[in-house]
Amino acid sequence: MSNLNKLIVILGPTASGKTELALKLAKKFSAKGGPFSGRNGAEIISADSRQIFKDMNIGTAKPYAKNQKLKTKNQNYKLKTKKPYNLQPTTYNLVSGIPHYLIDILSPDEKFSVAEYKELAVRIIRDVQNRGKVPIMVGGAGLYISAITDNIEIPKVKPNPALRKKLEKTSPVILLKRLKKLDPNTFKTIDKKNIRRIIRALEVTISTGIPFSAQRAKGAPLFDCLQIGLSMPREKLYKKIDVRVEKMIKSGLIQETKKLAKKHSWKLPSMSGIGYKEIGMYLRGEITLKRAKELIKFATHSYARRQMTWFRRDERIKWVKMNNKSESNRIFRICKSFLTKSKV
RNA sequence: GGGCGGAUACCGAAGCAGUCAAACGGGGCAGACUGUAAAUCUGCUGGUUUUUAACCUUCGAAGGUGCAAAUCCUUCUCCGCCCA
Repeated sequence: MSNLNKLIVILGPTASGKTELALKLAKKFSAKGGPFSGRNGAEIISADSRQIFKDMNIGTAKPYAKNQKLKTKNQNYKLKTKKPYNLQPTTYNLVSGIPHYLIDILSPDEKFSVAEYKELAVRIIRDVQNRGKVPIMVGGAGLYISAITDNIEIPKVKPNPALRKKLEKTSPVILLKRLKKLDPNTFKTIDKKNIRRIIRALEVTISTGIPFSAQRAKGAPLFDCLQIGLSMPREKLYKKIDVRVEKMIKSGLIQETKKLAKKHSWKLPSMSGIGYKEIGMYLRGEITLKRAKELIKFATHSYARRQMTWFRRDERIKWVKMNNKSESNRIFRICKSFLTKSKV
């Protein structure tokens, strides 16, 4: 029992059906005469590093491809950060009317990070809770979810592009030597071949004077979380992924990518996402469309595997096998009993 | 019917007598992950065991040469191209 406010988290590998399930749950919570006295409805907070971006709809499998802003008046977040985030909830489903947050808040040429995600998500979750509604976090970005469920305290050192550029030009051997001297603890555990990580560790250590290893901490829990993981036999998941890729192409991924490419550089992190990257190669004439589709499928399989590796180590996750459509009822019951446990 | 070329592990592909259980790539499997995370990075991928090592079974099939063959010879099967 916890005296913290409750948060439901729906997670799982890509294409496991998170979006659809979350919407179903939210609708049930929002149904009139619902089982929750004092609560009235649920709202969805996305934990997806790519759906964050506007104009990337088909490739990121956003809830629905047709944007439709939900008209609400009570959302008025004023962030201390300088970036003009649009935190208005979005709904892609006219019928459901369930607000979705942290989708479409940035233009693809803007940078984003876990630290920012955490700040925004916590703020929104608290707001949803304060209004007496059930927050449902949905997504597959393990680090983003962990930032909330584990209250990861990310070193407050902003990316320093100039320093990074300089370090990128330095030989890895020298980088490692420097790290060994400045932060022997990180040196011991860090992946010696992952230059990107080494550079970040150095960036934090150099700019604060405090070793990176001394700055990675987990704070006290922020919420009482119920994490539900959607699982599926590997083969079946891969088939679903493959079918979805074909669907994306048919519903206009190529056109969407073309439009993005006109406005944005391929070097942007947002443009490195699965689907866009491969269609980019096709548009530049480097590979055939057939090959591009194949590459997207393989990359997505691999991504799903990485997600599973991440999630597997978290023993708090309650795994539900997504074998048939009645699962949503079962999950709803699990959520219900979690929510009706009163606070201590 | 005749002449070439090819058949290598899940797939593609190197190797063309010894240092070959066989490079490399893809796939697959496993793992890491604290401000780029759909990113970035690592390991394994014929079998068994006492797993930084040993043994067994593999390079279309069957025979052969040789101390030794995926590598050379013979026949056969299949595939591709060319001539009839």
